Amino acid sequence: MPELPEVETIARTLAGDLEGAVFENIEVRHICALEQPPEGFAKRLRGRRILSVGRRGKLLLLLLDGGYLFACHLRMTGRLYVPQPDDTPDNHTHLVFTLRRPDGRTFPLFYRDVRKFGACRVHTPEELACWPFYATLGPEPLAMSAADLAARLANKRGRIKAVLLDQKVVAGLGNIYVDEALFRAGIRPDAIPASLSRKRVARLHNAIQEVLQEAIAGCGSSIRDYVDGRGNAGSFQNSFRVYGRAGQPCTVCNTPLVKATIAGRTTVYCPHCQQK
DNA sequence: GTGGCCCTGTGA
DNA sequence: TCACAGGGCCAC
Repeated sequence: MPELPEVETIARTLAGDLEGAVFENIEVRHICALEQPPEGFAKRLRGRRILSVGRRGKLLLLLLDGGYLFACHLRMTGRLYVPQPDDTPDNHTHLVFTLRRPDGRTFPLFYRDVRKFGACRVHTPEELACWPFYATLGPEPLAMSAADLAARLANKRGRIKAVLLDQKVVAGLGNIYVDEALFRAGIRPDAIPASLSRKRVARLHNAIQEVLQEAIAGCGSSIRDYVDGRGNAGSFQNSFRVYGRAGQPCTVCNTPLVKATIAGRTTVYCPHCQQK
């Protein structure tokens, strides 16, 4: 579900509530939500203060005192949020945390995941570095230069869409924003990276940064499940130019947008505006 | 590389 | 009833 803009929005909206708060209680209602034994998970969290809330790629990260890191990958339907008073845990609420603010008041934090693909873990930095997914994450797209991107694409086989979805190449892009960035860059999703001119890679780099920044400004995209750290939906789904618009006219040239499958994912593009 | 799989819900 | 869904991993 959440790609970089959604995770960034979750981190920003959680920060105000979570930073400075202490994990007082951890209720594990379903162990599917954990990548490690529940006892160790709870033991490591209990009594620990949250220093900051951030992310790396699509991974949500809470920096804790004692050098521990709470890492949460929401995958497709995961949510980590501070519930409204009338929101009670249901069958999909797998973790219920109780946090204590510096002023002594307590509040709940829910981890909910309908499809159970997501998971949380608490690690030391050394342990985190041993986690292959984390250790091999590519650069942050918003902190990457056009030359960085060009260098990363230079010797890649396969189609550009599949390459951009690879978190080892760039961290944080998913199905929505790859399609949107390729449209803005005028590049067909089945183009071969090595065949792209320097100029077109620069245009792609610009398109990636532009679409991610706009999506963050819009607080992410809510198709069905995504909500931020306070349970609110995003708005960038209203600005999609290709994602979910197969068969509809291109916003630029009116040509009907085409649907294809690339890297096992539904892909939408304009056969006129986007070229190999 | 591609396809299947993990899992549940939704909409055609 | 079936196809499909913001992801990532593993076996062909």
